[in-house]
Amino acid sequence: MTNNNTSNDVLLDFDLLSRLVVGIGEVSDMTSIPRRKIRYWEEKGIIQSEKDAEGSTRRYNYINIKKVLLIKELLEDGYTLDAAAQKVELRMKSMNETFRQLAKFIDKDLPTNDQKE
DNA sequence: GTTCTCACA
DNA sequence: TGTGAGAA
Repeated sequence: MTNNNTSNDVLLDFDLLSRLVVGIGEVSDMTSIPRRKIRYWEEKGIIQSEKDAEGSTRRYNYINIKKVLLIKELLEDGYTLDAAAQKVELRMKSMNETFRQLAKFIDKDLPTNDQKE
């Protein structure tokens, strides 16, 4: 039971998750949440999606997939939809702030700066 | 398969 | 807070 997750999972996540953009069917199947309900949450502004190239169908990135999962778990814990949405928003906010400060930190300390566009 | 809207509980 | 149904 020892946790030997180190950098492997992170490396996997970066590449995989950035390409993980799926349709509502996949999200619905993965999360066992009805498509109708996912659209309903989006209508309430709790999650957001981009349209595909044709502009007809919804596409969800991993951030919003995580949001869906989080909302689902919070609802199962008895939260109202609004309360769950607030909790998710707070989590996203604090995570963004934390990572932004971490990025600032390593930016300052990284000596190699030979990258060009 | 997806979209939307209107109605209904 | 969702669902059903019909139409595109």
